[in-house]
Amino acid sequence: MPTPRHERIAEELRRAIDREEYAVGSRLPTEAELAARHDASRGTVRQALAALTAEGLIGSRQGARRVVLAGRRSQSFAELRSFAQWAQAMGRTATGRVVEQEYRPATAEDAARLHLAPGTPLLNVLRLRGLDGEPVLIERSVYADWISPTVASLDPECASVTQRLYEDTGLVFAHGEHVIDAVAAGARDAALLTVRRTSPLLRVRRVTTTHDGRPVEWSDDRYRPDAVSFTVHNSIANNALSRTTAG
Amino acid sequence: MPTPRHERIAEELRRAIDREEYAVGSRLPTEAELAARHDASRGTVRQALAALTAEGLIGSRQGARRVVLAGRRSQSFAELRSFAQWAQAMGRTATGRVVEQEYRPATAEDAARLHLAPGTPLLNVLRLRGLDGEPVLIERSVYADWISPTVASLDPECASVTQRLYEDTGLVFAHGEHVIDAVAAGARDAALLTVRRTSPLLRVRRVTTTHDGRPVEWSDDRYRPDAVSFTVHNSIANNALSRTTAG
DNA sequence: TAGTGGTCTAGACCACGGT
DNA sequence: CCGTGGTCTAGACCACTAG
Repeated sequence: MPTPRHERIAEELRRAIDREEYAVGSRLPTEAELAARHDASRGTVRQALAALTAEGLIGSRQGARRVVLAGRRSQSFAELRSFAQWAQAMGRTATGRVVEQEYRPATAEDAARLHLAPGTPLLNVLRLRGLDGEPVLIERSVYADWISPTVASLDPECASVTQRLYEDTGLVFAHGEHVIDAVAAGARDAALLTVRRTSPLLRVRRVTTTHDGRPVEWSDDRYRPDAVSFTVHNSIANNALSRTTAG
Repeated sequence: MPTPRHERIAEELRRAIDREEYAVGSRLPTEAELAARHDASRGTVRQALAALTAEGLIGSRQGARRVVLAGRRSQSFAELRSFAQWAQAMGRTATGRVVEQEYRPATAEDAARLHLAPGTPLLNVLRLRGLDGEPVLIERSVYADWISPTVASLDPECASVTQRLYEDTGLVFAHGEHVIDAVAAGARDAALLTVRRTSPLLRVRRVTTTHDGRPVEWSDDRYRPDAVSFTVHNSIANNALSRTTAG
């Protein structure tokens, strides 16, 4: 069987919302009606609706019809994880190159984030990435020791490391944790991103793990805030975002 | 009936994960075992596990046992929406005051975000908020016309506007959309937050709506990035975060 | 191959919202 | 009050993982 029933129902609803067949602020059909229309049980329909709720597209309350909250489609995880795929989905062209690549002993921070012993030699990669030729992102990535050799052997011009690693080794980047804040551009950041020194940059420090939670890599990504921002939807019943105090 | 069964099961699991009864990287009991242990059906257990998955605490794949991904509890939506409640949950004291408050005609941006006609008089409020006396956040909020008078009548020292509005009018802040980027501190930002001018600030522009998607307020919030950051968990099957190009 | 999660059904009752 | 979503059950079959 190709796609599960609930996924096809969800996709059908997303498209209907996209083409404003259900406008923002309007009410969706009832679960019973959707079930009848798709010849599925109510449970299956609810699974589809739960997905749209998690994406922030619709909202619900007991007793009242579901309501359309937003019209824009959100991105797939694959697009979020891979700069190249994301750019393509936005209709832009991803450019980029490896600026620097070398093995360094794991710092205390590396060790903590990747669950490794300090001093373990790890591959550090500095990449500059751009959209349509305009530099927008500096990525400073550190790879776990068990994957470092594979990454080191990749073509420096490789557009999507994520995809290459999956094709070559079956490795899946399954989960991510992103910590978002802001920093001033240092001298090197400024030169690479063609902004003034001390310009504000949007920083995302992220750790990517396999299905079982084993860390694969972590990265300090700095975006030009005039080119890229992040969006989070949430609801009373659904919050993926949290706010943290420093230290 | 006080709390639903699935919610109690989820809360029990969260606590067990918190006290490391199930350590990060370890496997959870099977659905069948959890069902037997809580005398519930498998469907109910799956509902509880879906909540933890959405929170980024656990991960799952067909065929394999569920795995613990993170140990920290995430925040409740109430804590995310209200600065005061959030501070309290973190064990800090929220301070704050209204710096400026006046009616202004809706700008084009106000009109677009709140779905109102340009020129409508709207309450604009500038608040400075702090943790333990240290200023960390500047909030520039604009309230929809139908709620502006109520907000204007509140005590300027009111700790939680969200909570007051609920108590006084039954208004629920049910959904939010947050767009996150970075900006340089202007002269006024710098003075209020006691940082240097051009310091990087973490900016969150958010729109809050009622259950049916009607916008209540929107706000430009600027955080000192050394004091506050944002965290997002996501997975292949679950992404609340999206990346957007400016313009 | 056995264990486990993913999908799906066909019902039931309850709690809440709007008319 | 009726319509609707929220909760819950008991079972079935399939797809995938792991030993």
